[in-house]
Amino acid sequence: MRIGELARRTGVSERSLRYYEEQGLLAPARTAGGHRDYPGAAVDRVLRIQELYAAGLGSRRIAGLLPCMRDDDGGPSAGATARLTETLRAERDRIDRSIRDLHVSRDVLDGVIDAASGGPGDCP
Amino acid sequence: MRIGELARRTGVSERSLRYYEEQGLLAPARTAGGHRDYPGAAVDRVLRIQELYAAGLGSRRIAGLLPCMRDDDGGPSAGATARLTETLRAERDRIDRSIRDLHVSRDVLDGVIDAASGGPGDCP
DNA sequence: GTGGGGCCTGACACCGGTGTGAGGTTCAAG
DNA sequence: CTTGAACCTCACACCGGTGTCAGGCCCCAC
Repeated sequence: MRIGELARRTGVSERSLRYYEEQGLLAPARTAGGHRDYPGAAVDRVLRIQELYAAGLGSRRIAGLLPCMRDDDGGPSAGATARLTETLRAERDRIDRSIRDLHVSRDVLDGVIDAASGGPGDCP
Repeated sequence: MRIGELARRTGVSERSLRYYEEQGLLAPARTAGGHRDYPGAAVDRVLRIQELYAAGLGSRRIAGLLPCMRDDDGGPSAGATARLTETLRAERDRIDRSIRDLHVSRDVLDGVIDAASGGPGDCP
């Protein structure tokens, strides 16, 4: 399928799809005229990429990870080495840390809210 | 005090202190020669700014918020209006949403890790 | 008055995914 | 063949707090 249809079916902009290719995440065939020609599996693959982006992984990490996953369900296309799983666990830890930091931030903000909401209302 | 001393006492770089001024978060006096001259309260104020940055607020929001807080303890310098507390609660909600998103991301990553860690180890 | 450390302004880089636009080519339907 | 939509590449901008450099001025102790 063409880039426009893929964009429509995934909700991802054409610009982003071209960027994914630039980053090595997609490798569509080309027509004689140079237009990108994606296989049907690209839809799942793009959704998977979005999932990983949403998890906070960067292009480089995703590029290293994708070859190890089936496009359709994200299952392992081959067993991962210890190094890969270690990387993933590190990402997981990073997310955990972010969550803890945000909890702290929320508490700070709660304190500010409590302090601010007492008075008579002079401050914009 | 001069910017160097303030930087040392807060652990914030001189660059950042100048940036805070640019954003309207600090307004130090100037010597005849143009050097910044901070009052002692600036130390607390800068720490407070850092606290709010850590909570994910941007300069603009902090600039709107600071006039409503005492420098030393962060208590209200005047009662906040409904609009301000509403803004703060919106920030709080934003953080909450981020936390929930990160939980989802972590679950996604856990799924990937589970799926990847089964096989014989072919994938880098 | 002079040396040297501290400070000044201004400017560019970074990160990384995305928006946007220019200017040109291809494709498919009429 | 023509037309118009879809597509191509290339390039710049954004966000926002911070690092860093260049070139020059201030301030204080000697």
